[in-house]
Amino acid sequence: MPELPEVETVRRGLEAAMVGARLAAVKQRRPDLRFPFPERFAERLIGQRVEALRRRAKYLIADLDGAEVLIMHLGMSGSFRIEQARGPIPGAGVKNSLHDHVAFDLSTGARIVYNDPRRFGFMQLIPRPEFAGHPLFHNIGIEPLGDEFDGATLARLFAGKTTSLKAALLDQTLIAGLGNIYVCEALHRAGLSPRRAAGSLVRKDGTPSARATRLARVIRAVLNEAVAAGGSSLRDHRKTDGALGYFQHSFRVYGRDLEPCARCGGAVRRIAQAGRATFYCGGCQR
DNA sequence: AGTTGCACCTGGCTGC
DNA sequence: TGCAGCCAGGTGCAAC
Repeated sequence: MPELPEVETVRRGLEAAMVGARLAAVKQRRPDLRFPFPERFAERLIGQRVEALRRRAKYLIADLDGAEVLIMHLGMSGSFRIEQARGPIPGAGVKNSLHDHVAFDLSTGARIVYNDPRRFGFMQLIPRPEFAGHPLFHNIGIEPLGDEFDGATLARLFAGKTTSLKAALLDQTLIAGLGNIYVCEALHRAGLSPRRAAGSLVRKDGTPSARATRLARVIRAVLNEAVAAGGSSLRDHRKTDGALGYFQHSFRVYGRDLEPCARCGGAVRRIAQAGRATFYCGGCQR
């Protein structure tokens, strides 16, 4: 489900509820999600105060006042909802909560519930000093909404690459946080074919072409617009208050195969790249 | 080294 | 109505 805008939307919702609060009760209702939970997961969390909630790539990172950080990844179908705690956290097998896997009761009386039908998400506890060098993070690429992301950076990252633009933009070790939707949308806005070689955006002397500069600009724009819209809700993504994001209404190519391109009137096509669907307009994306 | 394919899961949709 | 088949926003690893 969640690419950068969806994770950022969730982060903002959780931040408002969690930062400054203590974890009064934690329930973990199964031994694993994508990976096993850390040893003594609940025990290590109870009593901790949440000092900050950050996002890096598609990861949520809760800074705790102890020595650890809580890492949370939503996988494909994870979501958080915030409700008022009424009574103890239900155990497993309770009706209507089959995929509620973790719940945190806060000192404020709020309850944060993690739901994830496909269980591709995971949670991890990492000592705070080691967190940046942890295998999950040490190889993660640049933040596309960060100050240093521009055409020159894109050129540096893509120089010499013969792989497709689509694959290069999805590569989390280069740029962190883009997924299938926003790559398709950004390439359409930039008028660039997803099949073009990534290195073709770089001049011989290593400086960015006008295309690289434009692509960096539209990536930033599409992500900012999506964050402002609360992300894209196709099926699973919800804001923490249960509301839907609405950026899906702004898609220009994603999921629109056989429809006319709004820019040039050409037909939007769907192809497969590296086993994943790519949507683009063959008329105006070159 | 760089790519591709597959695996991990469940649920929703399509078509027979 | 049922069921098989296919597809899905992510990522890590094995295999070419």
